Amino acid sequence: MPAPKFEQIYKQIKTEIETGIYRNGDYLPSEHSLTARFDCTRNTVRRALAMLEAEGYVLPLHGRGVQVIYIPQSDKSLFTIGGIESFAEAAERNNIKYSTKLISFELIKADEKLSLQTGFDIGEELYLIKRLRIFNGKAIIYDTNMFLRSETEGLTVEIAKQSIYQYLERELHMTITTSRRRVAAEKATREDKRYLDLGRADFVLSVTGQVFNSRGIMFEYTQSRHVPDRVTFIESAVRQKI
Amino acid sequence: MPAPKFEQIYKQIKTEIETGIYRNGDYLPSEHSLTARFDCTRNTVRRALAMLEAEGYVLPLHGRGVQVIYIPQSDKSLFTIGGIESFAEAAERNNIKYSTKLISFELIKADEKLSLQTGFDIGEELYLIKRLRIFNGKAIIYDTNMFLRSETEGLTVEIAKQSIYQYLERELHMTITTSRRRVAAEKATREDKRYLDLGRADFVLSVTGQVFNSRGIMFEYTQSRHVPDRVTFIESAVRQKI
DNA sequence: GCCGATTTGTCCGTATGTATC
DNA sequence: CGATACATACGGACAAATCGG
Repeated sequence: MPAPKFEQIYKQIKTEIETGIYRNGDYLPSEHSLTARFDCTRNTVRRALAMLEAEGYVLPLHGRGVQVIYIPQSDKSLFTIGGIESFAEAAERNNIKYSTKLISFELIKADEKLSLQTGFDIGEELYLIKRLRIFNGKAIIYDTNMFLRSETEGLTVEIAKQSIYQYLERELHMTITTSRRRVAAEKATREDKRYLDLGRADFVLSVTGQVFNSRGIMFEYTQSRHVPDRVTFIESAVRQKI
Repeated sequence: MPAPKFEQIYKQIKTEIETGIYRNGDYLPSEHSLTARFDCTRNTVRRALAMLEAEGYVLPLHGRGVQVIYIPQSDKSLFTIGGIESFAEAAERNNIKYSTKLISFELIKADEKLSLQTGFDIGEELYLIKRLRIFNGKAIIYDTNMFLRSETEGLTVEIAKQSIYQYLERELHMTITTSRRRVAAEKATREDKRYLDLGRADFVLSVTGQVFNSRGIMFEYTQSRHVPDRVTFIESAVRQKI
């Protein structure tokens, strides 16, 4: 089963924008000619363009054409978060070497307070895993993950020391489909100060999220506490027409 | 010209989810029956559902149905940022009274450094406007806006004291279409400390963004520095199928 | 395990409207 | 005004996943 056509087109055009074949301010070829180029209908081309629009690569202008608004970012921060990525994937994309230190690995039950915070049902068994992410000898991310036991059976300390997502995807054949993220700046806790290399900062950038699998079950609640100035969080938004 | 059909459907279903007619874990009626209900084709229904998916309200499950994954957030923070909103709109949505204090209003020219930071061309004339947002007597947001003069002619101190977006949309008939945002936690500067009611915190949540109008011109660069713990930034993401 | 009904996923082709040039 | 380009919407075909009998 090959990748869907609209996705191939999306990736192709995205690559052409990123490599500078189409530059900021340029217009893409018209939908009509893209239709000819990719041998498909306008609907399919438009779907690919909609994805590029959602990611802030292009801006369709009624009656004129589809303008490229991609400005390559000279990003100084270590991490760029956007979309769904595991830590390992982000590190790879950012071309960074890292190591992971397992702080703790427990099996707990969700009480009422935790249920309210995370969205897990009361009484559910959860793996509570805390890990430290280390770059160049500096601890810059403190991850707390809670996995629904019933969906992630077989999780071990050994796996937690490596990549949990790799285990879920390759061994359990789980597909991660969607997540919701919240970003907030928070005062550093005692735990943060103990584990993270905060330097003179006494605050962290906290990213929490719920992750769903392809069966529609929320199987993970995650909180990442980042040393500030090392992370940027990027989104692009399209204004609702009123 | 009425609102497009797919948008009406999107809003209707969204409201029904938010008011609890469909609850977390429920399945929406099938696309087929929604087609009947809204008297349109499946394509149109699917477009509305795609919007709800992108916002993290629902999760379509192949062969099963469209599951609601909306968990009402008991949000303690004052502001919830997501999508494109002016400050005034966000305040209204969050049902909050506020006032604005104009700090400065200048006309400047973009130099090389500023050009690199903002994306404006070197030599462009910009309105540089700094404003303070105040709630219940506390200054919690420090806004710095740069508007391209050629696109926002007629901007005055008086307008800056009110809502600039209202002026742009109602008077200049400008349409804001898309924006890209970056979120980062940063150490408070002397300016932050001077103007913001930071309490014991010595850091801010910085949100920067570029805003485009419907002619494809980036006419605004904006930076908002928020008192932490008052803001949450929410996004939902859908994982790329690999 | 198979089969058929249901449901979502992809894609096609077409028609009409609207903005720009 | 006509040509071009994007926007919305219709209707239909087939594929793929799920579920119940």
